[in-house]
Parts: sequence; structure tokens; C-alpha cells
Amino acid sequence: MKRLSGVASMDACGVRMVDAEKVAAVRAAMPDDRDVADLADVLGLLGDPTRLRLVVALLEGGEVCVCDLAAVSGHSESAVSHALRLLRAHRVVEVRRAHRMAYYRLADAHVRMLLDVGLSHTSHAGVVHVEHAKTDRT
Amino acid sequence: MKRLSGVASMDACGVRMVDAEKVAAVRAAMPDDRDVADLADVLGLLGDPTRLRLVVALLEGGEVCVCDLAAVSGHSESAVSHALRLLRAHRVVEVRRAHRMAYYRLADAHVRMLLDVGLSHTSHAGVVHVEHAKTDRT
DNA sequence: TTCTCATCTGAACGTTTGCGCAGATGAAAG
DNA sequence: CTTTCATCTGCGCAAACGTTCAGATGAGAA
Repeated sequence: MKRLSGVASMDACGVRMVDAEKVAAVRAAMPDDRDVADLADVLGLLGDPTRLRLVVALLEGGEVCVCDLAAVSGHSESAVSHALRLLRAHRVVEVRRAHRMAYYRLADAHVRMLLDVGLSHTSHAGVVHVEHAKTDRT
Repeated sequence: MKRLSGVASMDACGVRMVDAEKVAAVRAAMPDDRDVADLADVLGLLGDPTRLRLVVALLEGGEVCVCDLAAVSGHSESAVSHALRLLRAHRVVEVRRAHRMAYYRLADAHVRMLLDVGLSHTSHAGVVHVEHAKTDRT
């Protein structure tokens, strides 16, 4: 069945591939496009250091107002507000308004899990820490 | 101790804050800058749909060559190669070369965990799916 | 040797993104 | 009413990003 020898096969559209069987299997197991996009969205949101710091602060602090988040993260209140708007739009955080202030908290248990998994690695193990990695000779 | 009343306090540098005690606690619990940056790096890497698809494909397929990854993900081989270079530089994937081809696989158990947590949410639950969210009226 | 072919890479282009700025909003205080 | 103050937001720009294109690399085949 498999054509692992020398000749590559083509699918209907002319895409070159080597192990057509595995390609089909993997493609079948692949989550649908919207799920991938949604997950990428959240991960991308957490992929910015400013926003990640905010979210981690909320993981620790429970419910924190904008100015305190600015103080913790070391960014301007404007930058924090912009960041929170994005996080809010994607349902990563929720806001509660009281008096003149806005208190933010994590809205999603799933994000909490992602953060736990993420932090458990980087904080106690020696991560590789690649600066601006170049060619990576193996 | 806490000054939750009306007046905001200032720290030494003139940063406005409301609950100075909590700010100090959260700041103390915050992972150090490099750890945050490293985690943000990985999350940001996974935050691109193209790269996420590649990594998910490797999660399913184990070891897949460049052209098959291109076939699975539906991108050009060049785009895939660029993406793989980034993932390689950050030790997310590893490469094994055989014959004329390059076989890629996941290099990091931690990334596998992140993916599992991420996918377990988006694939069986109804995620909110925000398109280009605007003001988000609560 | 030369030819073939899978993969890699630099440059360039168009798009997106993060943040500062300045003003807006809106609610509470005076 | 007006003033104060925490937060929000449109604009603008510089930096970062993802992709394509065209060519380079380098190992195997002939």
C-alpha cells in the first residue's frame, strides 16, 4: 500500500507527498479549521508577554483592577487597557465594575489549565532559551 | 493595612495603585521575566494557525516529512519550511534526515501537554468563537 | 562527472500588531 | 450644576510577522 520507496505520489490536486496513507490519517484526525483557529487565537493571545503577565497576575490575584495590573506588569494603563480589551473580546477575562473601577478576573477554566501546564514547565526546569536562534545545526 | 477606601496609594516610583498589598503579593508570585518571555515565545509560536496545524499533525503522525506536512496543512513547502525552522530554533520540533528527506517530530513533552489541554477544550466543547469582536458589552 | 530533487534560505512585500498619545466616556463627589 | 478621576478608545506609527518568489544547498542517482 504505502509508497515509501523512491517515487512520490500525488493527490488529485497535484500536491506532492510521500506517505499518502499517513497524510490521509493525519488529515482525518486534524481538528476542523475553526477549532484550530480558535485555539491558535487563544494561544496567540497568551503569546504576548504583556498579556501573559496580565493573565498570570489574574491567576495569582484572583480579581485585580486596571491600575494594579498596570503596577504589577509594569506597563502603562493605556497599554493594559488595550490588552484587556483584546482578552475580554476573546472571553479570556471578565470584568466587574464597582465604584469607579474595573476589576478583572480570568473567565475561563481552560485558560487556567493552559497556564498551569505552561508555568509548571518554565518555572522549575531549565528551558533552553533561544535568543534569536540562527541555523540550528543538528 | 489595605487602603481600599477612596484614596489610591503610590509606590516609590509614582505608580498609582489601589491595593498595594495585593500588588506586592502578585508581583512576588510572578515568574521571573525570562520565564515569562520563554513561555510567551512558545505560546506565540503555537498561536499561528499554520504552525499549530503542523504541530498538531506531528502530535498525530509522530514523524512526518516536510512535503507531507505541506500536504496536510495545505501550505506551500516553502512556508512549511520557514515555519519548521522557527519551531526547530525554539526546540519545539526535532528533525531526522534520511535519504533526501527531513522527518520532523515533536521534541518536547511539555508542548504535547499544552496541545492536549488546548485541544481537549476546543474540540468537544462549544467555544465562543469571536470573529472580530468589537466593544463586548457586558 | 552531471543531473535530479527534497529541502532550505534571503529578500521583499503586504499585513498585522502593540503601544503612546490625546481626547472621550461615564460615574461619583462637591 | 461642575469637577474629579478610573477607565476606555480612535488614530497613527514603528516594529514584527507570514508568505511568496527565486535561487542556493547538498545528497543521491545516472
